[in-house]
Amino acid sequence: MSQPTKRDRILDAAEALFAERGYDGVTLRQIASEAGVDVALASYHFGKKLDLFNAVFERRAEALNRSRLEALRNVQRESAPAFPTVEQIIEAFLRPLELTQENADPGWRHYLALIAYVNNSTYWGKQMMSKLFDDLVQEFIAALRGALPGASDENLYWCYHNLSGALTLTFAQTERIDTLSKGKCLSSDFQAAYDHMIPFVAAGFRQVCQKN
Amino acid sequence: MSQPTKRDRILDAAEALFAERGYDGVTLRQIASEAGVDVALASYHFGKKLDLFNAVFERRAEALNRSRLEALRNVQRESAPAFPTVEQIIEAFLRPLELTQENADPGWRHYLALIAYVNNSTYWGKQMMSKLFDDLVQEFIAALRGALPGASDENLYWCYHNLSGALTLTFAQTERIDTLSKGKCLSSDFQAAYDHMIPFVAAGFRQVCQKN
DNA sequence: GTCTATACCGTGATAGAC
DNA sequence: GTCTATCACGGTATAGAC
Repeated sequence: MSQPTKRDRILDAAEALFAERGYDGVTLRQIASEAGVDVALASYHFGKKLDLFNAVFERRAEALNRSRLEALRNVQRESAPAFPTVEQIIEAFLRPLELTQENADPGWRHYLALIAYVNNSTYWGKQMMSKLFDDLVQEFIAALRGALPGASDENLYWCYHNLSGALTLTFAQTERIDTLSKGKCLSSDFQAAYDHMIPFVAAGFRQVCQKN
Repeated sequence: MSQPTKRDRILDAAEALFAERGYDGVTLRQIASEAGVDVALASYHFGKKLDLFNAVFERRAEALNRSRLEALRNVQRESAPAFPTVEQIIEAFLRPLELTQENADPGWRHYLALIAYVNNSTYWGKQMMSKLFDDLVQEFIAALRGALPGASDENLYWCYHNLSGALTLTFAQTERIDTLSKGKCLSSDFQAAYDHMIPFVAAGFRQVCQKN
């Protein structure tokens, strides 16, 4: 278990800072300072500021997609030859994210907050999210199509949109729910968030997609 | 129907630009240029950049809260002495936002995108959203408590959290769903978004809050 | 009171020297 | 890999025109 390289420290610092303040709210000097390296080293390793931003965003995407796809394949295998239920599919979409909580590495938390920033950004949202996550999302939509026979694409995609919004607001950990609920709910409690989100979203999908 | 004042043009330009690029992604010079005024005029009217940001965010909040509260009072009056249903309450929360679509003023659209930016921001989210919208949200939660007897606060607030996330992602109009659905859904189509969101969210509330 | 022109000075990203 | 220089751009203050 060796020290992370300077290159990794730059990525970690950039991840945390971009997640909190957004792309434009952070300077390369802040990132370098946080990482304990010289300003120019970021340029040396990653080129332009935008390239560093993309590198941060892409770093954990593959691992995230892999664990989610694996979770989906698992429930599909378990339920075969029948299709998995809506709950099982949503569960497979969300539960792998809990690893980010138990894991000692706080970088995952920052990464999820960064996804929240990007997903809800008029400017970044479309291109960055689609490029990294649409293939995986289509896998889950396909699975949901199996669990909800006769559902129209339009209904499925709007339902996924609702799921995506609820999920990424959770990622952002704004602590607004802490205030609103007078401490009864904590935005740091992903476990509670998912426990409530899974039945909520599953019921929503059923209601909208099983109108027949 | 006279021309808007320069002061209003600054607010309009700031609203549009902040919504698209966030607080740090916009310069006062861009705002002034977009508004067709001198840079210093923004400082003259609003003081610091942060004060302008707050002025933009607060400008339409009261009108928005008022129309939503009015819609809530209407369904409460219509259903009295019984409580309005979950659907009616969610409807009252969402439908007033459609005005922003029919309305010729594109500023409302930008304003909603700005709410999306703020609500999902780790940095801005808590304070700015709570200050302007928590009182209204508590009114709606109280109404939902009537429609869902026995629901715990914890369940109600997490359900509202899911609603809030789905709604603000819609506000952001990122066009991601356009790509994902291959054009079958359009993020500019608020009407379709709400048509799918209302039954989705209402079913979610019932599922989570009526477990008994 | 409303508005413009301009100046100030810190800070930013980036390139090039070492 | 690191240090330094460059040069444009940022927010903001001020002076004065209308």
